[in-house]
Amino acid sequence: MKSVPQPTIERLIVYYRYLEKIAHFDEIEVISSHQLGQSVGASAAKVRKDLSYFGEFGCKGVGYDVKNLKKRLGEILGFNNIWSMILVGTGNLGRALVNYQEFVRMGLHFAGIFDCDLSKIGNRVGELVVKSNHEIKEVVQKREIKIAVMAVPASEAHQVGKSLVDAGIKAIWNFAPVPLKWYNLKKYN
Amino acid sequence: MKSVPQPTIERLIVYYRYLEKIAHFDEIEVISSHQLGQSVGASAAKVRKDLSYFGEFGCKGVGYDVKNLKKRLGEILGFNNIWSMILVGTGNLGRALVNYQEFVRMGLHFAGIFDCDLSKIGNRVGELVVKSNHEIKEVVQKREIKIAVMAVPASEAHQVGKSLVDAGIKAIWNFAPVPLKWYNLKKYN
DNA sequence: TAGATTGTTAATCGATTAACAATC
DNA sequence: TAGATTGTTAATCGATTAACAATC
Repeated sequence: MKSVPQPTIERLIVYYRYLEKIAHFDEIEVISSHQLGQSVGASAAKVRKDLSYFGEFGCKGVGYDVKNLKKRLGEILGFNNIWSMILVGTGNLGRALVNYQEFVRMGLHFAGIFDCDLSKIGNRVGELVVKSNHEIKEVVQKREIKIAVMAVPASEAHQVGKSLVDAGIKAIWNFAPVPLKWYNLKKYN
Repeated sequence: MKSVPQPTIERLIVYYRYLEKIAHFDEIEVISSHQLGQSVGASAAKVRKDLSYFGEFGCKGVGYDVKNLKKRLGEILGFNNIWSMILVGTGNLGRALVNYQEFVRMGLHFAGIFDCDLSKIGNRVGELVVKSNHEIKEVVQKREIKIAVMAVPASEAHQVGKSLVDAGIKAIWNFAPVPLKWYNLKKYN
């Protein structure tokens, strides 16, 4: 039982989204690793390798059945279930995330929201009331929550992240700003 | 002139933020690679290796001068200048980012905001008016903008990203939700 | 000086890519 | 069958880690 590389997991999500997007078009029933890779910016070999960690989903000489692959990836990623998450940080960004449609599409919803700022505790955001960060562990364990969304200042991200893992959180979605790719930055001399 | 690994760049930002946080405390004048790494979740070797791509900033047997290292990292990352960025995507998330204090702290501000949704074009967000995605290239080139923030639906991220690079953007900050780390996901069999 | 810590090299680890047998 | 494409292996590439000489 070898663990799956983190980049693979992230790409699986990207593949899933693309398949979701094209599954509506009935004329596209089958997609090759080359086409899928091309569409999301990965090589065909990478697509096949990524999928191979979880089983065999394709048909040699043919490709992958779009609807089936979408379903299987959804199962692997847990997007077919409804998952509860918590939100930590209820600033501008955090409050926007409570209403973020991307999460809804993935079957994710917020079961609790937290802040360390006393002036925010007790406020309402949508249907939820902001609780103190100190209550995170209790809520996570009682409700068996596995996923957390972080929207705290970057300087607090590491510390909050550690406490989330300590509370039993298995996946953290981080919205502290980190650049996707800083192109062309070369070694100075 | 070898290029610097992407993970190194991302950690440099994390180091910078930590140094910024502790630079206010006058009693902390010097920090070792071990202490800095410990504080942000990296090994001492990683810290030293990361810094070594850009020069020699420390003092053997002593460590790194906090204020100096912060200044040097700020120069490398360009945080000492004011940078103009554009925002693509003016949904809940995008609008929240316009007022996001994290950007201000890094010397970043928005010089233009864009959306592909006709019903949003012409709307005001703060002091800015939403323009069409079709105008991105023109604005980027005229104002020599290097940085873009993406807050579009995940399904559009790849496509928008490509057009940004095509327009001349050098760094993209992506706010489409991708998990930082999906812990403990093991190979299925 | 003795202890501490850097900067750098070489070894290790892990992810990506290329190539190809299997097979639809 | 011939062409296409998978799943997998082995080779390559790149990042991390360990170790240590240099030196404050």
